[in-house]
Amino acid sequence: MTKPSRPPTITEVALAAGVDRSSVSRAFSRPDLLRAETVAAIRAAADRLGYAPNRNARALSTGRHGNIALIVPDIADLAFPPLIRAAQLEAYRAGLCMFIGSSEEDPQLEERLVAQFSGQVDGVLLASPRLPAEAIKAIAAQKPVVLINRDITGLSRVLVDASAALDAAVAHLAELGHRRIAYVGGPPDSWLSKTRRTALISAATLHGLRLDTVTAASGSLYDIGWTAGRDIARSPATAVLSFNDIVAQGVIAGLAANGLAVPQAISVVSCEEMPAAGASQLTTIGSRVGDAGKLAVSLLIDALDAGEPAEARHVLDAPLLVRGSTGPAAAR
Amino acid sequence: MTKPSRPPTITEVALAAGVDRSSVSRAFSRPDLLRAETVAAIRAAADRLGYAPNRNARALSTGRHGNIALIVPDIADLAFPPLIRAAQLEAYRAGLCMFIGSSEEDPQLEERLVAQFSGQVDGVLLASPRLPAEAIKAIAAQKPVVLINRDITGLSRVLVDASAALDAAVAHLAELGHRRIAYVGGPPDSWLSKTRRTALISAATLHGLRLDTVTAASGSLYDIGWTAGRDIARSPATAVLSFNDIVAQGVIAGLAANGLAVPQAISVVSCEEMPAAGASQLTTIGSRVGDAGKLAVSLLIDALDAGEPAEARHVLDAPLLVRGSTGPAAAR
DNA sequence: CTGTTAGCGCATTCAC
DNA sequence: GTGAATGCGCTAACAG
Repeated sequence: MTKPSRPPTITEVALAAGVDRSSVSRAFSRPDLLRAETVAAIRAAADRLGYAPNRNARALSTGRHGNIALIVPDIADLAFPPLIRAAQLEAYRAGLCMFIGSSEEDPQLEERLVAQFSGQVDGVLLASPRLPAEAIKAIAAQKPVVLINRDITGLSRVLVDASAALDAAVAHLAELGHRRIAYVGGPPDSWLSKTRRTALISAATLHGLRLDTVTAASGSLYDIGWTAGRDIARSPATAVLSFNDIVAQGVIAGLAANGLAVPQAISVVSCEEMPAAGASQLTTIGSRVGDAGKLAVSLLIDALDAGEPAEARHVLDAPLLVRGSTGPAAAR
Repeated sequence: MTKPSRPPTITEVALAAGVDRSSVSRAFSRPDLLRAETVAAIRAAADRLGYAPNRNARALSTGRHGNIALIVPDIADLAFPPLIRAAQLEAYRAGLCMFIGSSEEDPQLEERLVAQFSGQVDGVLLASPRLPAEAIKAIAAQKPVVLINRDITGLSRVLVDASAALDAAVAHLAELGHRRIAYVGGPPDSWLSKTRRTALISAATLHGLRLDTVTAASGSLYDIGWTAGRDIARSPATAVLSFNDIVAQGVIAGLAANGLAVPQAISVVSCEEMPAAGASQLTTIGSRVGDAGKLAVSLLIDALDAGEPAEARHVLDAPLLVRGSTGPAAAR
């Protein structure tokens, strides 16, 4: 068993290759400044010794760390893992390492995480941040920040807009003959849920449908859905729009328990949060979280290259994905 | 708008407090070496200037980074976010920052991620690593490693053992009068799925039940479940054990589509992967991923403090959680 | 093109 | 107890 020997430094490589330390440095950071043969020789020596540049020392000298941070409100929320995954891949492509922080929906923790990371990252990605705008601007004044699903003027942000898709969903239901639909929201105080409801109301008005909002019981998302499903089964609604996939599963179960099959007796439209898991039978509104994550990272990288954080408001339109959970309105 | 002014350094604090730079350093790293008043004065000056020690410079000097890395095979897999969350919280408590890597199930990427991180972390957490044992041992020779759900002799590892719970599940079904049960596995080549099947076979034998393995169709986990559910509905089985929650949802839907309600007509036991999402009605085998993540971090921290990676094999027994999806065997 | 010099911010010997 | 000096590993002018 070899001892945990400290990794080789630039000095040892220089010695082995018979050049100066600075040449070794250049061979890795600016090889274009060296003769190709020199670079090759140095690289060979480095490989032989198992040398890799010490990112820390490099950061100390350049001020650039090659790291970024991504902070989400709750990593266990279904929406974020796909976002993180996509962001990760994009960061990896650029050779960046990514810190992840989960703020537990707590603004204070969020701020602490930023502080904890900030000494070792070049930029920060904030997904659905809970921090007040002022605090976020203060952070952005220190180093490049890209916001995801938070709209603050003056900052770089990427937003997923579901309003068009919600409108399309309502139109789709209207075409199928539905006249009365129900909306099952998520957690009572969810900004996202309220936003969707507002968009739905105008869409429903536009298409001449009646919209009932089913106020959520407490409990898990699944339970909220189940209870709502039961109530809806006893109502005149012939279609349901639900906050997310978990809620939708609950709704469907609640409907089934009361004798209503989807889509024969009643239609269900969900808001997708599990792209990979494959609640693949549901007509749903795509969330594009992956696209959002990827775009956010590339914007951050651009900002790092440019030196200046570029204000920009990128809007991603969510798509309506018509699948198997919607059908013609049934008589009730 | 203030310019993105570079954060204050130890030197400026020293100047402001009228002491030497080394005293400022000590005030933050070894305050016990200073007079209390001196520390207070320095701290005050530091606060006033908004000073915080530069973790990078500190790392360069001490060799300790205050960072750890956690690598998972696929962050979008339902099992990992709760694990990450728990690990995160534990790391945060110790003031550690956490890098996250998602290897996309690719051993090569996994190795690259480790290499990419290794210069700036004190230790590494590998969850269900896909790397060969030799490669992992090589990593562990460089710096402390803790394995999650991978059993390699000589290393520190935490394993969740579901065999007792699977046995309890079979016993539970036997008590309810079930005599013939079906197992719906996950992806065909899943090690986890095979392991569970093996454990189930012996449990079924022990309790005198007959076990049918439903070979999975291709497609998403949900679809696998749905197809299996349909097939099971036409079989004599009165209970189903499914690979995970997504599969279980599919199974239930597939059963329902063929006229079988859960738990009245048929019972379903799942293997939990969504602790938070609340497939809360399902009788399930808890995964304890959160506990595993938390424990793994604390083991890693111990190893860092001790200086030496401690070999240890920690086994967490998964619990059987009896909820609403199992009931007395119905006549078929 | 390549060697020389200095310094990034901090911890840590030594003296005092 | 506190100040002075040295080095962590690397990059970045500046020469040559």
